[in-house]
Amino acid sequence: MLDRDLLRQHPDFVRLGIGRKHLDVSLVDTFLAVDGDYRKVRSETSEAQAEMNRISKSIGALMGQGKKDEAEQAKGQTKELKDRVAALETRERELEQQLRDVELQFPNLPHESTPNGKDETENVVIRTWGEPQKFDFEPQAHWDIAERHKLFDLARGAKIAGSGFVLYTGLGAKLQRALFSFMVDFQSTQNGYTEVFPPYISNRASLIGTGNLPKFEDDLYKTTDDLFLIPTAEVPLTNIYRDEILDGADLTIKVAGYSACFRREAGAAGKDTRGLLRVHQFDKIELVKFTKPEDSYDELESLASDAESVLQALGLHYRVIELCAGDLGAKGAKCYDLELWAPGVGRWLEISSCTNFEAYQSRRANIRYRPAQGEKPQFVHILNGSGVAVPRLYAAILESFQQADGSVVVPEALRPYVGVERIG
RNA sequence: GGAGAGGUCGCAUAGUGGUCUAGUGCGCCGCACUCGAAAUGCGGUAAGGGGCAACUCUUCGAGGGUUCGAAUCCCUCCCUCUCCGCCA
Repeated sequence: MLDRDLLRQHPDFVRLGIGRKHLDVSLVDTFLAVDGDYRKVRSETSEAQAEMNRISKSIGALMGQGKKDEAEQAKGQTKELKDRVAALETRERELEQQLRDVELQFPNLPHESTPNGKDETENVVIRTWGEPQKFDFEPQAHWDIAERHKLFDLARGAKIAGSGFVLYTGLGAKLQRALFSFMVDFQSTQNGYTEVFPPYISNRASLIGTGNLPKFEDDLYKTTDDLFLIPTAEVPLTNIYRDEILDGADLTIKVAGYSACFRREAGAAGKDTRGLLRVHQFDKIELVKFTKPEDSYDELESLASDAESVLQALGLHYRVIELCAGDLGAKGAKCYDLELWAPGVGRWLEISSCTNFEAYQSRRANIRYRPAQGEKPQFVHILNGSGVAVPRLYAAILESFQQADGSVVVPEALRPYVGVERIG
């Protein structure tokens, strides 16, 4: 959602921004048309209501004075006005709903520092950390390593739930649990986030707040109660403060939470189907920040380095990509992707997106702060990033630390959690 | 799942059809008194929308209804609490 005043006063600026994302700019004209109608009807309604209130009040006064006849007479004269008010209110409600529908469809505008570009081929590599591992043998893909050591079982996962659901077993299950425990500990103790453990289910209001609804319902698992399994802890974490006014003195607020994530991956059939690269249920640590507008871009930089610090602690080779406007997606203003090198599959794997949404989500979720006592509430800026997603990290660890003898050395930071130095 | 009680402006409460433009207390802010503080007194203290403005509208958990008029009456839903049942 964008600022209404911005749309009214600077529609060309908005068109320019949406154009940079290569999205449909005609929304702006739709908005302006509906908004014009809405405001016209709104003031007509308001006037009619005021008139109605005056008459009602005077009837009340007459009744109080015992002038029953005059009161009855006044009642008789209200019918036409009452119908008019009802008609106007109905029309206003329709337009309000239309306006809301249009507003919810708006993408966010890219920040001025976000580079131009059409798609992922025009993203920019910002920095690279570490070196690709050297092997004096042919490194195996994680699914082969996992099979040898019975770390997870895709066939049985599919039998239990369906394809894309993973059954982790033995030391493989333990490694899975170790990874998210380690990362939650790391983010809360090293990087100063408040640990939270959220519900895995969210309602419509929460999903609208983050921007998953109304557009992306097909990507979500839905329960019979009109509740949804969360696609990411971003949803519950962001909605912690929905419809609240925060104290400016408390910002920046940083929360980190682990959750299972559920994605139907509608339309992704056939892509990355092997191993752990794309699954319907996975684990992820999510980092969310609520900031003052003036702080959000500094906080984006530190958010990215918070996500990176986990990878550094594990000794993995990764790079940071800045997304161009065309690849940014609808919600973001600026975004860094973290990609992990997986030597077995020979590819960079996206394991985190660190995004500044500015006030896009806070407008949808109505999350504000009061800069100082007596001042008007303003929308906070909201940022989030994975810190990080488990399955691709799991895959990269198996592939990066595999040995000639087929074993896998457990990174030192993980050993207290896994309990062994080596798998196999 | 069953029965009951509730949801009011930060908190606590009052309000069962008409100056409720929602009262009072606490908290908070300002002023006065004070060397200063406490106490006390006076004033202020929700959000959103429309309008250049004066002003006005909406919101008493949410939505609908009855009425000239709804915090108040009716219906549906959500949430909280108590008891019972079931249950990791």
